[in-house]
Amino acid sequence: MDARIDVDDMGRRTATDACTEPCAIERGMRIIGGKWTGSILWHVKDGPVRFNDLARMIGGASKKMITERLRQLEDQGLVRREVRDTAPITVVYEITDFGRTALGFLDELRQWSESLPKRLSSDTRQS
Amino acid sequence: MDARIDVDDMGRRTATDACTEPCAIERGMRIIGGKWTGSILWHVKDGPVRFNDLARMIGGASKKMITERLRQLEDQGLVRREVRDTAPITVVYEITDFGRTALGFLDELRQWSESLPKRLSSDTRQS
DNA sequence: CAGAATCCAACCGGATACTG
DNA sequence: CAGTATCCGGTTGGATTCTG
Repeated sequence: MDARIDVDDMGRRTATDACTEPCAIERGMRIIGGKWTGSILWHVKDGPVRFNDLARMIGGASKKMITERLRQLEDQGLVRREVRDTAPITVVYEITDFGRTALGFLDELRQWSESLPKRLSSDTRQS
Repeated sequence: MDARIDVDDMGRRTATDACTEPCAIERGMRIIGGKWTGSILWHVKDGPVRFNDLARMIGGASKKMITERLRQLEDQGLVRREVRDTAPITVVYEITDFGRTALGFLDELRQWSESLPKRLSSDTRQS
């Protein structure tokens, strides 16, 4: 638990102590919630994918972003990078076993997202 | 499906078509993946919470952020705002039924996040 | 092919002060 | 209490160009 939570006599929940650190949800989001991060992990889950193909799959993200996020995912051990000595060289990315532990969450998110009216996704205005 | 994916004779997956729109995972993240958004939704899931209590629970987020994110969640129908005519007035926030549909993957995220070595969460450098 | 480097405008978000 | 308003430095991330 992050904070001590009480319920007052009106049935409201009150905090008598604050989270000193971001809670688990927030910490998780910082890892997997970055722009494009989830998508990238998702698209390397079924086998090795080459850099440019990945970039095309993600479509909308610049190569700069793809690279940045991939490095992060690599540093965190969620994705593995492999250079193949062809000509010209090819580089493939693949999810690690550790990365797979995040797929449950991502798949639930995907399902949830697909069940949504498209309106919510792109544009939030309603007035 | 967002793109047509093929598998070449080397076993690599290639994209012959690009996502024109962000894929479902990305769209979902845009809704629930914003800074503090997940945390906020999570903390209003068990009943009405007053604004300042919420701010204390989230600890680390400024009131400005809390307000902004709450408005977004409201606009999207994930959270309901209720003004109570006390003196001084109190305002409580509570998750909606629609908001509850997001709790499944948020809980998975939480579990995943809690299973992580703390090192990953805060700091990613390793050299 | 798979990036790295550079530039830079736009946005984000914390701090602070103020309000009904 | 529950915000709003303003300031403003830092980060983000797209566009573009270059490289081995």
